[in-house]
Amino acid sequence: MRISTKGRYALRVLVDLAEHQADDFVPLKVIATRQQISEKYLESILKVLVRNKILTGRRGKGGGYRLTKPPEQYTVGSILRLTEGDLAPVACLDQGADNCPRTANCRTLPMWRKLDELVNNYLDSITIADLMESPPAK
Amino acid sequence: MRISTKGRYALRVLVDLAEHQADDFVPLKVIATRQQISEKYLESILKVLVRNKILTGRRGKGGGYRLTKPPEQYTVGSILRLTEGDLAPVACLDQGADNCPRTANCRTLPMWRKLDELVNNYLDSITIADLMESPPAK
DNA sequence: TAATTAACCTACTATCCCAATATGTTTATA
DNA sequence: TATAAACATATTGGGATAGTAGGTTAATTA
Repeated sequence: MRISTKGRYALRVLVDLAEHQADDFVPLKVIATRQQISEKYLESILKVLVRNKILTGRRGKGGGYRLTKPPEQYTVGSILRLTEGDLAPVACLDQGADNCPRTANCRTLPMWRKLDELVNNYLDSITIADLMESPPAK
Repeated sequence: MRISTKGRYALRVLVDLAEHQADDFVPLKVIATRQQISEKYLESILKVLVRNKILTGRRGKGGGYRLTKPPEQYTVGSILRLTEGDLAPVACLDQGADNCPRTANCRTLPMWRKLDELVNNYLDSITIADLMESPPAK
């Protein structure tokens, strides 16, 4: 991490869908307009979410997207790890990172690990339902 | 943030200099060799640290770099904010970010703010002296 | 069954940032 | 005065981000 538009948009879409669960399937066009996000770009993001069973897509007239689970069952962390690939604060901690020869006596690595843990724990403690309840800042 | 080599290298150099305080001025070449970092690239990083009075540079034969303060007076956070420019987890929180019109009722902004606070507080709680004492991971 | 709607799929592009390199200039010491 | 070393400026290659563009498949509904 740093969280890019991909992750930020994904979260906003999930909150949007959660707030419109009554509408059954919501078309991409509607979400994009409501959230002011480019349709085509959003499409590429939702594709990932569908592939990972976060959303279901229904084709054809009357189709659109829908959550597969209730909002409180999605953690922010799990969504971001999907769209961002990795939340590690340094390259050294990326999955499949070639562990450098200095790992054994690196003075800073323990700190990065703790930071990584801190961030992930925080983001895993928040659900989409929490974001819905989040009071608008004044 | 995500922390790039710039910030990671800067921290490693400061720890290195802290561990060799007795040597007075340490030439770039020596640090670069010891830390296995490209000389020229490291130079550009140290320039920032000198400009911000983190280090003093002395020119000419017998010159090099030296800490301006004892190691326990540098927080990791302050160093990273210098070299990385900003530690904000999302662009929305960057300094001088054009605050988007949805700020007022953005469902996710409060979360990003808390995350930002969490990260900065953690990194500000660690000093270069702490990193020196950090036991090598086995 | 034909028109329409909307998801799905593949490929391409402009821009920015990271990480580094290259070349030179100034300053101090021995 | 030769040498060592910081300081300065410009350029480059690569990869990721943030999108565009155009076409294909599937489900409604008139």
